[in-house]
Amino acid sequence: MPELPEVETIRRGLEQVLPGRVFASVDIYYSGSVKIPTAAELAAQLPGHRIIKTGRRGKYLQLYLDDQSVIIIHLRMTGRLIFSHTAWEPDKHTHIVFNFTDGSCLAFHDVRKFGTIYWTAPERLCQIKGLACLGPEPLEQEFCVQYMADKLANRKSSIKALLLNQEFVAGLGNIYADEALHRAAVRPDRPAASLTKAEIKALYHAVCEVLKEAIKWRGTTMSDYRDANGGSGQFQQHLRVYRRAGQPCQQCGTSIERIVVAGRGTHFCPRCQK
DNA sequence: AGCAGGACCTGATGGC
DNA sequence: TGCCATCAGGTCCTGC
Repeated sequence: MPELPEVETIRRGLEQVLPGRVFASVDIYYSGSVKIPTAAELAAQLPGHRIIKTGRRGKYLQLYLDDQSVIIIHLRMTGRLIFSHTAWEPDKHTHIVFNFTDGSCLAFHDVRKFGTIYWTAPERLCQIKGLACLGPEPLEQEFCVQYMADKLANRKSSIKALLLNQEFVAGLGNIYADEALHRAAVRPDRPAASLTKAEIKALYHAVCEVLKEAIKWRGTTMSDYRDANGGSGQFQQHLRVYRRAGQPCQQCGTSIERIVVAGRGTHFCPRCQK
């Protein structure tokens, strides 16, 4: 599932190939992927526009165009963006293909059809609720130990639920929430307000470290995720708890457990994580 | 207000 | 073998 490291890896791949390219046409195979404007309006009005640069905010990918407008793409669970120097042969899960004037294209492919595409002027980005309400980027200054301490105070929800809340911090999903909690030695079902100052500090560093390492390894491929060139990530080889239920904790040998927290499959070491 | 749970989707998996 | 039920997960929406 594309979380921050996966989306950042895709963005870096697209940054190598998209800036300067001009849209020639848009093929729509599933119009439901386009939320703003309509798919038909996108196809009618996008041709002629040039891509200036790429960006990312949380799990949202951004393509900035020459008229200041921006295309926002959220891949949700199974979405893929694949760049091709030649025409794309669509399959049953290809929903949108952006064709460029030089014959290259960008294909949006999504087995579960949850992924979403928006195209709007910057002053209207507030229409996209998830983006408008997004919390700080975890690898930027605004996200720090003091910010976490302030947000955790008096919170009755579990610490895992808070890590998954995009208004608290942008870009964490189920994999990296579990991995960060293991590295910080904190049980995922602990009430957020119960964490000590030392645990908050450990969790802050764990979140930053796990994201940086995952970006270094080009993300985690469990099944669907691919980068902009169709390549897999490698961080799945470095996961310590996610989907490792029944296997020994690499730190203490205790069997990793799986429980449900905040409605999500949650993996942790019952001995290391207090 | 703040949180839990369902809906949205489809493919993979497991039980009988 | 085949069929059905269940599960996976990010975000929006509803309801408590």
